[in-house]
Amino acid sequence: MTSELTVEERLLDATLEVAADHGISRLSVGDVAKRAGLSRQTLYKHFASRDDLVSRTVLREAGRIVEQVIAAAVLHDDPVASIEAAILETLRLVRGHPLLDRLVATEPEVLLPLLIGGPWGVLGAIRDISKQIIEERVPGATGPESSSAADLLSRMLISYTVRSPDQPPEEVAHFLSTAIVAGLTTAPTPAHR
Amino acid sequence: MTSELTVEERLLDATLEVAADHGISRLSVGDVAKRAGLSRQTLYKHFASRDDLVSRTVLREAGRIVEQVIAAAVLHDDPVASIEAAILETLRLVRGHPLLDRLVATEPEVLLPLLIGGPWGVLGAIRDISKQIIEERVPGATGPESSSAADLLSRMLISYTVRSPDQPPEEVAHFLSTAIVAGLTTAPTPAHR
DNA sequence: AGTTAACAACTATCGTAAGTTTGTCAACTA
DNA sequence: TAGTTGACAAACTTACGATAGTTGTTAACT
Repeated sequence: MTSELTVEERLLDATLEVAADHGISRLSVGDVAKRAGLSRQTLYKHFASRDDLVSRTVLREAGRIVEQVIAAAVLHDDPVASIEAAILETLRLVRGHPLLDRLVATEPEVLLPLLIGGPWGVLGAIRDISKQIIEERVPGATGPESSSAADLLSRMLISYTVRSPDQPPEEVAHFLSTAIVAGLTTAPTPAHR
Repeated sequence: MTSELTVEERLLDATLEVAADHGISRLSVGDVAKRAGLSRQTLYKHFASRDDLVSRTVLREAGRIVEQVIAAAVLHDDPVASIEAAILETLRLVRGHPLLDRLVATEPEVLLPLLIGGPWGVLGAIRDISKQIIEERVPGATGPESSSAADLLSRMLISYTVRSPDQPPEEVAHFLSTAIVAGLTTAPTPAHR
């Protein structure tokens, strides 16, 4: 009877553990395979390269967080309450995250590209999902405005990830969600120029 | 007749030039003194250490930007227009900034601590000034709420500095200023728990 | 679908020597 | 007083060759 996890999941789990222990720049493919109880060559059947392994691990981790954030958001009907819950959940999940903490503290030069790097980076992914949540939850939020709102929300979440808020999370989450919703319902898109 | 600049100003100017050319980690105190046309020992009469020299250069540069941003903000009476102008001016000044561009591209591990490092970092400084601007310009903005708004504004400005917006600056500035002002006038501070 | 073995190319680490840079002296000059 | 040069130990960086480890690939095997 095989384990209940797929091989890829086991490898991604192992990558996460090794990265949290030794950092990303010191992570070796051999270490990851060993920790997963698989051979190096099996790993290369599933991942194109070391970089592929690392970025898919980071994206899966971001995806896991996003799933839980969405789960927290859909508990509420009121737009402000919903977005507020999403922000609070993000702050909760990110505080004390082993990989994230290590990267912020010791490998910012690795973290920054992963976060802000083009459309494949975490910022791009979170922005897309933020836009979805916003358009679902806030009545009347349309294209360009919900894009601006999603950009605002995703940048703030990344910012809190890199430097946690000084004020209590509840205050932060409440103000930000209020501002986003109020911005959406107020902003008379100016046909600027 | 001596130059019109003080010795400290000349040294800070020289530091900025050397940093833009060679980066901060490769910056030597000797190079800076040479470029300023002064001796290394004179430099040590004015700055306690290499770190002191660098962080005071960065803070002066941030201060210069802030000055121009405030000048742009005070041209408007309307709160939204005022904050919008401040954001636009920041985006304009930051685009193509020689030192900033170099740090984002090649020395993020040096830049991050300078930006987010405690109260003496750029984020802390910008937040204080944002709070001032907001309390001056937005009628009825009080303590905790204007703190939240200032935190939001300063984090977004830093975020745009590290990764410039994908949408047109006008759109970004308008939405953000609207959201901040709307958040301030809407948010019924909830006596949370 | 997984395994081990072997391989060239590349990258990292180590030790050590040589060279810079830092931060602090003291003595000197306009 | 505000600047200069020269000297100095401690710390840090660079260069370099030897060594070891890692990557990505291919091949034969269960």
